Amino acid sequence: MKRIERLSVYRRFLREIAGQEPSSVYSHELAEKTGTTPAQVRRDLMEIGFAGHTKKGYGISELIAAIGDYLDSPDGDPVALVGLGNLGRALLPFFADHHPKLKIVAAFDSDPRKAGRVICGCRCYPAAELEEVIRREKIRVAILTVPAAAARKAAERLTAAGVRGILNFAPALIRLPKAVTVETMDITIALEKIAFFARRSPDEG
Amino acid sequence: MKRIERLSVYRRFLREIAGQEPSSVYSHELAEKTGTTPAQVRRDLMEIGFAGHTKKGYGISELIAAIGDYLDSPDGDPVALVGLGNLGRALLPFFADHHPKLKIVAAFDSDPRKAGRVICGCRCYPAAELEEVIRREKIRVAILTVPAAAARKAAERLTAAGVRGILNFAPALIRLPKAVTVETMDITIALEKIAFFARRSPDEG
DNA sequence: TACCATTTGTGAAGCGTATCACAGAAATAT
DNA sequence: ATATTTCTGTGATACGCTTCACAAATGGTA
Repeated sequence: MKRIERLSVYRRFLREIAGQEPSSVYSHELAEKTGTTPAQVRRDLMEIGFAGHTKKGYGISELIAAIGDYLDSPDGDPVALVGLGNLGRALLPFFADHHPKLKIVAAFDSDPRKAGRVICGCRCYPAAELEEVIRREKIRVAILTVPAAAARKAAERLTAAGVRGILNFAPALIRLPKAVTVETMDITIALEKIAFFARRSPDEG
Repeated sequence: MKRIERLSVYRRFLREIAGQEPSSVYSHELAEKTGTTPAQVRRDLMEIGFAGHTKKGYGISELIAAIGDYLDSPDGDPVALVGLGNLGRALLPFFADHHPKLKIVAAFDSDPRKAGRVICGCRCYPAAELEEVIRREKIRVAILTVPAAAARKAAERLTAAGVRGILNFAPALIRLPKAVTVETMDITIALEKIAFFARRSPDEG
């Protein structure tokens, strides 16, 4: 659902302005800064049951808390990273500290030489220990950065071990029970789409 | 438009099976292998003006060609990569050879020590030469992998130099004239969304 | 006090996309 | 030759999300 993404975006902006004066924002300000419309903002906040004040807008710190209550697991979610190629290693620093609720607690790679190392504070395990570690750490969210040919099998192993959400960077279709959320970020397809629209765009003067 | 993405996915699968027998596919096969429905496939192919044959399906090589005619620039699109941090360097190998039509021909970084190097066959330039190189190479598509704080300015410079499509990896809102296509791949927001749905998913037995 | 300006909350309408469902066409079986 | 099956092409329908538009609320102003 798109609403979830917008709520994340709202929160990111709200955190930037938290602590400043004034202590509240109008729907039109939030919309302007996050690339949507005032009506959309009001509808989204209505949907999560957060009420504003006529003529004063929405309390910033309260709204940050409300979005957190809605989106986040109270204790945060441990995340696994599967595949320590170029892309996988590039993603580790993103979550090394930044995010308060999502933390990569385990990385896996089929190359046993990578096992035992600690990268960006994250312990690396051999692929064989995937199920054991996922279960032990109660990991339910994973990032998949393995080659396309290995993606399906890795996704199935993750699911069997208890993972319920996968962010997949491999250009491969992953079919899993619908109880598992799979979001594929396919860079090639995104670029092809962008090139398509860019080609149709009028030239500058 | 979602149709463009699906066409890319269709083509990827068709290329895998090209050359094998039989030389045509049914809409239900294509749907099955690409995660959509037969009616959707037929509608998409109808929309690009590609006709199949009753009881025989769609000719594979002809369909690959038709999707190419629809999606691709005839001579391919040169692509720029802006920002040679961890993520930027990880993306270079993706397009180093793989893709027949999209080729990263120039990379930029604000760190002048990276200039002059050639990574994965791609020449690196200092950020100061961005406009000049974009114009010279007639680049209209760019990948943005700079820090969030630098994303807006970089996007504006790219647009002013003639770029019409940007794949943005920075967690920042980029507001540009609507003639410019911007697709943001925000890893943090994708993960928050996945974690949200994972949390609501039923536990396994 | 009465009025005006502004902002929220939300039912209703609008829009774009996906799905349904069936006519038409072609291969196969009888 | 005729019936049957199975596939495409597409008008019509359904669905989900977004936007509209306005009542209700509230602070400011005369």
